[in-house]
Amino acid sequence: MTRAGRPRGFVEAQVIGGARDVFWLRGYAASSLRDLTEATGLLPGSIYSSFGGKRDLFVRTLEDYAAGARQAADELRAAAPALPAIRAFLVGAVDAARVSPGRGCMLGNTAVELLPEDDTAREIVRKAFHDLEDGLAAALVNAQQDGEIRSDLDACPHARQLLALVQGLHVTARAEADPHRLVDAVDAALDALRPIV
Amino acid sequence: MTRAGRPRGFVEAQVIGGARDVFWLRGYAASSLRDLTEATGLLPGSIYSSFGGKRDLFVRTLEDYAAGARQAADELRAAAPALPAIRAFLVGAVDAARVSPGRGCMLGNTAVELLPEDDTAREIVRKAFHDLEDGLAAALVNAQQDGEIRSDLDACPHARQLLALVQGLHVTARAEADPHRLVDAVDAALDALRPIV
DNA sequence: ACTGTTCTTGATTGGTCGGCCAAAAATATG
DNA sequence: CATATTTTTGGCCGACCAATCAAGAACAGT
Repeated sequence: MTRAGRPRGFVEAQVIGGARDVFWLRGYAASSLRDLTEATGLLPGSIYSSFGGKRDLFVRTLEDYAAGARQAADELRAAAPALPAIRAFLVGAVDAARVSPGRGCMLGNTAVELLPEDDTAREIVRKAFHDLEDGLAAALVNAQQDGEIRSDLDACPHARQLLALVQGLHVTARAEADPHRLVDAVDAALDALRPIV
Repeated sequence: MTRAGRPRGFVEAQVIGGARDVFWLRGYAASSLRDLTEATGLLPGSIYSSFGGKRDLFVRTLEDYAAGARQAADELRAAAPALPAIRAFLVGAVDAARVSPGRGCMLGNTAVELLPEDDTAREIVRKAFHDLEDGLAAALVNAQQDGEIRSDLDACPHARQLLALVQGLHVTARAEADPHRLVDAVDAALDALRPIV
């Protein structure tokens, strides 16, 4: 086996990361090849020959982001105590809007921008949402076992509620200047789950 | 004062409505002037001379949509009994995703697509979100007075929670095939507010 | 019928887009 | 060094975009 040829001048993970930040901030359609070349250091020809074009590069970055979401779900599942971890996950959406305005969650952004017509992206987002929902459900069960929340509640639908809540926080945070109001909303949602004293 | 001149060949409300449906479905950037001419019956020149261009037409449609949201908020405020009206408002997001896939809420869509850089749109969305939040808070107070939900909860942060929840439902519904799972999430959120028997 | 005004028409314009390609550059191997 | 292989380079292409504008059309008033 000959192993000849010019070596690649880039680290793939860095290119994916740079492109992901562009798509994350601007969305798919509004990200031009020029934006991508500036963010990755690659020229259009290299993007085309190495990844197959803008669309394929986007799918790669979305998969990269979804892998991060799965990791967050695993951390939720393993966290102890569970309730503070759930709260940190929700408040994280509010903090992200403050630290990095205009980005939100790339899964939700993709769902809003191009999910009716794009089956590939839909499947990635659907699976990532399910991973997060499962992680939240496991954390809720752990919290129930530790007496942090009411044990008479069904964990699965509440996990779906919290997933929708965190996606909604990413959306409303874009128009809400005061982060405290959103943290209050998080605490309201979690207080309603606590046992009555 | 002379009132001469060729009469307009369109009804403004119909044009706004047609353009709103295009922007609602595709978003701002992905809506081409061609889409708009087909949906409104106007040609590019008329759009330009009558509304000032794509951007101004979008702002008009967004204001139209925001007016509908304010009306929904008023109906929430006046509804009796209040809790079923709140539930219907939330379930409406799930039903909308089933009946009209890929549209979601135009306020949330706009927030996700272009709010960092667009102050005009941000203000419209921010105000509409506040209207909805106020309507939800009033409905929650009414529900508390009627004993439908716990009276020890603070209505305002819970209204913000429900606003984020409904926006999140619009997002997650785009990737979730089964509406029942989302209705269960709505009921989970509302059950947690009910008084303990 | 004539004039002034307003609206509509549809082609044009300048610009940007994603995709593509041929040549140059950079390596490993013989 | 010579060759084969792979990557990079940077400009080019047709397509589409929003915006514009000059000419035509449809009215009210005189």
